[in-house]
Amino acid sequence: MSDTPQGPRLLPLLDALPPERRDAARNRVALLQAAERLVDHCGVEAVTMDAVAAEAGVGKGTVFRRFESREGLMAALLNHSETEWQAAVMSGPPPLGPGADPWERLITFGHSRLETVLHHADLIRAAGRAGSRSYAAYSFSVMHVRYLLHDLGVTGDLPLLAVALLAPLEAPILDQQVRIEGFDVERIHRGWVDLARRIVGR
Amino acid sequence: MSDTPQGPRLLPLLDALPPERRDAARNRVALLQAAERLVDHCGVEAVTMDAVAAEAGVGKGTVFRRFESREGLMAALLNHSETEWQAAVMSGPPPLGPGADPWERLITFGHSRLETVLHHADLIRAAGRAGSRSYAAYSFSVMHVRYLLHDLGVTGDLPLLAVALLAPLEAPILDQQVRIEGFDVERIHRGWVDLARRIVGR
DNA sequence: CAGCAAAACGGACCGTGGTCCGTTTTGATT
DNA sequence: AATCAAAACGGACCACGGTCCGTTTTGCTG
Repeated sequence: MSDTPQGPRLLPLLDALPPERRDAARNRVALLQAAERLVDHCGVEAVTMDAVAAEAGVGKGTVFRRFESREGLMAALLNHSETEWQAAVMSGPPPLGPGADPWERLITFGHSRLETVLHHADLIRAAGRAGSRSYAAYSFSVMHVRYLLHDLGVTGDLPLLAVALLAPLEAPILDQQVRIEGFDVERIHRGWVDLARRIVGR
Repeated sequence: MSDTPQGPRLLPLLDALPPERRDAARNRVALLQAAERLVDHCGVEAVTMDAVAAEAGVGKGTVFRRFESREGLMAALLNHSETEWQAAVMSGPPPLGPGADPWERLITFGHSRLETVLHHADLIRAAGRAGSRSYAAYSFSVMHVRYLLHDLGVTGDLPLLAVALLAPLEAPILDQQVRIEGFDVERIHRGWVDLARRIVGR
């Protein structure tokens, strides 16, 4: 909710680009708050661009200028929770955060990601390409898993192996398995651990 | 292009539900042909419901009655090529079709799937949920891989392992890797073979 | 062939995402 | 304080997906 226009920047590193005008900043937070209010009041479906504009008391054009598109707005919304999660992974308590051994961290990571994705499934879907992919969550996760695999002494094309581990946790696949085929979440998690075991080579 | 209203039915098995009226059938093929013409003439983007209706010389309502939605129409379009591919896998020449040993079939399958998905990337994307998932391609692929894994003597939760093998070949992931991160297709394939090796345990 | 009910047709109509451009706000400069 | 250019604003406007309902076609039945 306090993102800068350029998205989450964990190390601010004094931006070179011109700052935001005050009205622009004011409207950004008004819009995000309005959108959030709409989301957990009427569901993601109800978050219509006109509705958000009205709820925030601004013109429709403003919404698009700030967030590019509906997907962009959804991505911004997603970013809020994603950033918290990211912080938990990078600097929270073990075994998700640093401190535990890499294998335990990996398993915990998988479980946590699974839950998070399922929890935000509809928001992720609404965010489309602007969401998990091309942005925060995705590249961060790849980086993190890649790092854990390295720590575990895995050899091979690490970026690709990381993606292989992450792909079955993507929203569309999970959606299909849980909502349509009715798989138990617990079973999916066990399956993922098995996959990790095979990839890591234990 | 010659799909029945219920989609591809490889064994016709004398449908119990009432047949299609002649005008309906005529319009279905007219619409599919019109859509196909538009696709490879102006690209998927240009396939607007109004445009298809106009091109086929029917009313817009008819398009929706036949295909439910734009995604449904795209899925129907996809189905054409998917069905051919499916046939090649099930009864074409080895090593993709039956005859080769399971490992070789699996590798060939991966390669073929990779190419196919990339080739139809935009159509798949336009088909959304109605496309690969919940339909022909997806469940067929899972089934096939599951079967090959079984043949290879792999033990464990086979449906889940099959999904793990298929997930990295899904369109959004491939799109990201190839179009955005600029990975070489050859590299992705090598990575997939490595993944298969680890899962199968060679 | 006439009559009829069911099914299909077609296009007017609506909501929503997205664009455009004339008007207003902001903040730097004198 | 007065001025001004850059940036932001807002809402009219457009295109496209999707629905609805009065009209037409189909193919049965007598």
